Amino acid sequence: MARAAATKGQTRIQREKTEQILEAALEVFASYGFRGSTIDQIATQSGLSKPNILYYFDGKEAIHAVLLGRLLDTWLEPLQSLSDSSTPIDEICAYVHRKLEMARDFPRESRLFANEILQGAPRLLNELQGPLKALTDEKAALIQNWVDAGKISAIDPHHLLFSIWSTTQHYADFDVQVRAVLGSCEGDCFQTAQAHLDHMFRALLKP
Amino acid sequence: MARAAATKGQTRIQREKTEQILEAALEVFASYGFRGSTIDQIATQSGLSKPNILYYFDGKEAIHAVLLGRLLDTWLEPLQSLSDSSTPIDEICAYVHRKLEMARDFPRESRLFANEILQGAPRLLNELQGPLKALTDEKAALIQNWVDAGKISAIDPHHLLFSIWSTTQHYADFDVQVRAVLGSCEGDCFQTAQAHLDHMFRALLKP
DNA sequence: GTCTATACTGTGATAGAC
DNA sequence: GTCTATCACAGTATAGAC
Repeated sequence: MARAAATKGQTRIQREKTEQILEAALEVFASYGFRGSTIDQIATQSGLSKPNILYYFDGKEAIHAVLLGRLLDTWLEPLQSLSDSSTPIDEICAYVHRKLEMARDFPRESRLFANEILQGAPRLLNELQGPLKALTDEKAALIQNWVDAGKISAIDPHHLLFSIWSTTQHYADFDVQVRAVLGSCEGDCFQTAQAHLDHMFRALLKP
Repeated sequence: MARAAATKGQTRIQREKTEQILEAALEVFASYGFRGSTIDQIATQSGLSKPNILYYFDGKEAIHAVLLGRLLDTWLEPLQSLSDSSTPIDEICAYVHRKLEMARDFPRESRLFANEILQGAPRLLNELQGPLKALTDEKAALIQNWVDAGKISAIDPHHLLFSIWSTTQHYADFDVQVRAVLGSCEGDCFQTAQAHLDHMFRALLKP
C-alpha cells in the first residue's frame, strides 16, 4: 500500500513516480482547472497508465490536494520575507520583483491558484481565512507602521498588497491575453513589466 | 425549430426563455468554468428542464458561445470611450473608475472572461488577437501621444493598461480571497478600492 | 413547445492476471 | 508493482409521447 503520498518510508522509485505524477498533474490542472482535467490527461502527460496513477494516489481529488498543499507554502514565501527595513520602498519593490519572478518562473502554480480562487476556493477557503489572512494582517500592520512614520505615502496596506498580487500574477494568469495584445515581442516582456511595476510602485509609495 | 438563438423572428416567450437560460448559464459558467459546468446545473438554476434547454440551444457549447460573444462588446466598451482630452490623467482615472464599477456590478462576466483566458482562451483567441489587439494598440498610441507631449509621466502604455485591467478585475475574480483577507468589512471595500486605485494611478501618471 | 424515457459517451475507479 | 479489462456513474444529447 503505497497510497499514502505523504508517507516517509518510500523507495526511490516510489518517490520518483509520485513526483512524476504531480508534475504532470500540475501541468494539467493549471491548464484546465480541477473539473476540466481528467486522469487520462494526467496519465498521458506523465507517461504512466491510469490505474498506475490510482495506485499511487487515492483519486483525482487527492492529487489536487497535494498540489494545493505544497502551493501555499512556496506561494507565500516572498511575503513572509517582507521585513522591517530602513528603506521600506526598496523592501516593497523587492517584494514586487520576487512576485514577478515567480509569475515568470512558476506560471503553472499561479494558474492553479487562480483557477481555485476564481471558482470560489472550495478546497482552499480555510487556508485563506487562516494562514493567509494572518500573514496578510501581520504584514499590513508592518506597512501601516511605515505609513505612520511617514516613510511611505498614505496608502491602504491591504489594497496595496492586492495591487501587487494582481499586477504581478496577471503576467502568468492572463499570459495568453498579454501575448495576444503585445504581438510577438515576448522576449523582453518581463523586463519591461519589471521596469513598469517598479516605476509604478515607487511613484505610489514616495512620501 | 427555435434553435437559432440569434434568429430575429422570435415570440415573446421564446425570447424570455433564451434570456432565462443565458442568465442561468452565466451564473453557472462563471462559477465552475466551461468543463466544470453541466446542463443539469443550468437547468436547475433556470427552473427549466434539461431537454427544454437543448430545445432552445444546440448544446452546451452553443450557450457558452453566445455568452462569450456578448461579453466582449460590453467588456471593451469602457476602453472604447477612452478619448483624447486636455486632462489625460482625469481621463485615465475615469477609465479606472468605470472598470472598477464593472467589476462590482458584473462580477460574473469578469469571471467568465477570466476562466476563459486562464485556460488558454480556446474559444476566444481570435477575438483577442483581432479586435482586442486592434483596440488596445489604438488606445496605447493615444496614451503614447500624451507621454510624448509631456502630459503624463513616461510609462509604457500597454503595461499601464495591463495594470489597470488586473487591479480592477482582481476585485471580481479574486473576490473570495479579498473577502477572506479583509474579514467582514465588505460594505466599503469597493469605496476603499476606488480611492486606493485613484491615488495609485494619479501618482504614477503625474508628469 | 414541453415533457418522459432513454441511448450514448466519457470518466473515475476497481478486480484480477501477470 | 504494473497492466488489461471492466464496472458504475454522470453527463450530453435525442426520440417520441403528449
